[in-house]
Amino acid sequence: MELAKAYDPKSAEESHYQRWETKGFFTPEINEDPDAKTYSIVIPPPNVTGSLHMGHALQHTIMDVLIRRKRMQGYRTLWLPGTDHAGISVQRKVVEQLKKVDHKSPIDIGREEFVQRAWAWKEQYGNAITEQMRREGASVDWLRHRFTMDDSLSIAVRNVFCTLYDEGWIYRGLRIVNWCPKDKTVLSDLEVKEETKKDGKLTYLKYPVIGTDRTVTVATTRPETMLGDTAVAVNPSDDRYKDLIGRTVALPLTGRVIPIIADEYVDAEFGTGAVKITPAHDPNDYQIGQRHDLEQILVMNEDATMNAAAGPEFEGLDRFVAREKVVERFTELGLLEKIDDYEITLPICERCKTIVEPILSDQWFVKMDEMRDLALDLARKGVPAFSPEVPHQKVYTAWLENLKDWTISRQLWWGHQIPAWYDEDGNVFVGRTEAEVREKAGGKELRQDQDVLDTWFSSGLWAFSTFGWNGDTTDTPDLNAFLPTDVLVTGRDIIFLWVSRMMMLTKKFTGKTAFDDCIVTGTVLGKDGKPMSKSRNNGVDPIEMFDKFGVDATRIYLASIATGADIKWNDVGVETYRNFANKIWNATRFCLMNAEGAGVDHASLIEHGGFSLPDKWIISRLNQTAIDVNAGLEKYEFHTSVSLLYHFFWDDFCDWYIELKKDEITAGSVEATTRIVTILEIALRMLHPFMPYLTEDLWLKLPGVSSSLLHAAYKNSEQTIMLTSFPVGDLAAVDKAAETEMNAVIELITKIRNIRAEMNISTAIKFSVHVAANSSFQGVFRANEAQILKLAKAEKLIIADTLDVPRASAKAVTNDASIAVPLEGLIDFDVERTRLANQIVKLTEEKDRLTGQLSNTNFVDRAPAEKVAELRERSAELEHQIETLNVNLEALD
RNA sequence: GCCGUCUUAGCUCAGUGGUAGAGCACUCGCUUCACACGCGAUAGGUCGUAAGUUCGAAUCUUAUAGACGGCACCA
Repeated sequence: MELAKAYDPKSAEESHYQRWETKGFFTPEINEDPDAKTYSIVIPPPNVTGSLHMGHALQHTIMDVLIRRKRMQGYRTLWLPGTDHAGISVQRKVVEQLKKVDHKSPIDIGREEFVQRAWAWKEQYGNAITEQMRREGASVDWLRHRFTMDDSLSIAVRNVFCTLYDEGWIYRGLRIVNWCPKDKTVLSDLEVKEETKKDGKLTYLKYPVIGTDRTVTVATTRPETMLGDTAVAVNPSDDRYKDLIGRTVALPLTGRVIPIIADEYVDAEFGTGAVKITPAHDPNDYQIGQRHDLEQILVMNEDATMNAAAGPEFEGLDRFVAREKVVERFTELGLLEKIDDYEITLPICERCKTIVEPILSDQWFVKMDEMRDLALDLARKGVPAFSPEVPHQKVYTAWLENLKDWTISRQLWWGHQIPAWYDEDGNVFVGRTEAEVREKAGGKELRQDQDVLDTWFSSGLWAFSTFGWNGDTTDTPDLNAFLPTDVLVTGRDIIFLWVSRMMMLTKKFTGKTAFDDCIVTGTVLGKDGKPMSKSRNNGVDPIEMFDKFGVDATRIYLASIATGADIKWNDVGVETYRNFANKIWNATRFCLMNAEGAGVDHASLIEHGGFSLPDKWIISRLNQTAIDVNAGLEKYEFHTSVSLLYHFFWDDFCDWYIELKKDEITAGSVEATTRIVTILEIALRMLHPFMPYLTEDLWLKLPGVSSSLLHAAYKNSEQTIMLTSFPVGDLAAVDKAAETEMNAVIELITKIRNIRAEMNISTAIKFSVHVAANSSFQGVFRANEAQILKLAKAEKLIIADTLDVPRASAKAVTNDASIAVPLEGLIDFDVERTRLANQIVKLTEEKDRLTGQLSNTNFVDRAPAEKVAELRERSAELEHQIETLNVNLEALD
């Protein structure tokens, strides 16, 4: 069989995925072993509004590597895919579409039609990301695809809500919440980010104190909120204001009279020491208001314009316009003391960047006391175990310890409508269905709560709702088989939003842990070192990378990033692995060009006494690599495994083994070719989780692949590398002696090549090489004479106890041998002197360091004896080499 | 304000107590019968700075500078 000269990723990508999927290779049911252990991962469901970005590609790669390896190890594996309904994001898309296409607003068409349109939008656009996942090669079980608003998952949401309500863990209440005036919904604390504004202002307003000629000055960054002030607070021990406590002020612009109160919250050192209190627009003021029984005056509408309570002069004005107007009016009244420049941090909406307004609002909350303890008890037992452990284990635990209640209602139409109904008197009835609630309400007229639940409420159930738990049904085969899931792979940004809530809710409703381990991936940054974003225009599209370098190259590059580390994107990294793919393609191509009569045969790797040194060495390297690759993956250190595979394939297999065996193979040795394709077959399996397309493509082309190569759990399946067993590596097959001997050969060849390069001798000129070594290495070199001559491009190898060469020779030393190449007429003595002198300098530096260390009695006394012996041996070796080089140098004169 | 992470070759990154590594770029040489997405050979770093612990520190401790992140506060 003759392969194309270069690997074409696209043709491999196009031919294999569909076959894998239609043959059912991704489903756990493919496993025929009734006693197989299970291994499961649920995907962090991407938003239906999303398209694939590098973060997904990274996480999906990690998950696929884990799943593919476990599948090859005979586990009954499930990687469950799905999507998230993404409340606000979809709502916004549909609103935009409605405006653009129909010039209508949601109110125009009403809730029912709006929701219908949202579903239509989801059907039309919501599958973009799943198609992209197929391209990625993700071995997810599409038959178990879930959407957070599927029927069963929605029933789960209602049941969880009702149970938590019945148990008093969910409550409705009037609180200061984060309000986004653009999205017109409340946000949880986690959805509010902050933005530092350097040109902020601190405005000092004077309020006249009634019954005196004094004023009290308060400072504020939001002057418009003074329209809702219901008190001025000072610290009770502040001498400046002691006599004012209990008096009242005439609140300008409102005609209202408000008290001056004393509260420990006020810091006398800050600002003027007097604070305006607006209980309806500030969380701290709200607290003070509660303590002093103050009126709460809401002065804004839901779009952050001022409402009637702000007074006719301000009603209808945007908050920022009102702010200017308040300042203007205070100036006119002579009550503006000053405006200072002040750096402030503003709360902004995570999605739309609008400045969030803290306002008093009636919302639904989850009480976090018991919920937190569920997660905290696990966290203290190290569940989930984060990778990397630092800093996540600590940060996660600390966050749980300081948890506040979770605002779960959202003023949206797209999502899970809250299963609560109100009668005309405002009494609340919570129930799983309207019928159930009607019964409770005794036939009163009811209206369902118009709000929906935070998207994270339903994603919090993802670890078990996806396996069929919905509250009505609480026992399913999948639930028993796959929960707890083995590992969750996700980004830092949703550890609190999602990871913590899955831990809590899964424990609460199933009694099980959601997952044992949690791999936290780093951030893939743009080429400018900043997070990728549309506004920065520094994004890199994974699909473009797939087209340019191939899916496999992109995957293994992503897997080569240290777990949890951020990385600046660079195409060169992917290109490196594109080249790697091509290298493997061509190595296979070479084997297949000479495969007449040969085929994969695992018996060919069992030593019967006929192995040459390169054979013993490559088998040793193969097994050691397998052991180390597995160890790396067990520790979730994907990058070390990638590096091991890269160097095994490129250095050991291609640069040395193929070159050493080339003569035998091209001469048509069936034995040699059988052995090399067998080694290749095993190595491809190790690589398969990282580079599924390339390895499948090549594996299927290898001669002699048969069902006997499939893992026992899949023995009735069709041929595919993805159902063979993942190599474990055999410590008994690791041959230290062979590695030492092979290293001596490699070093010898390298030194001879070095002489040729540095003496600038054309490869057309074949020279003789004299080698002096001890008898054991003499044997090694003799046994591999043909290979040494070929790779060093020499024509004769003279091996002896000592070197006996003319003065016009270039010389070198290795750990195990002295080398001389007679170069009569070709040698430049100055160059040779420099060469030798440089080598002497280098070795002497090392020797001096060791001598220093070994003459330090503290070191000799305290360091492990083994270490000291090692250094002594090395020192003697160096001394010998330096001596030889010096003799060689002197001989030149 | 509190907590944390990072700083290693020109670039992008590995490396957690025992002689500094990779890929790319650079230099030199190869149309060598798998691969120029290649082959061979070099060169390149006092591991941000300073002090400390240790026989020994890129690695542990402390301080400090810079970059970044999280949390809190924000009258």
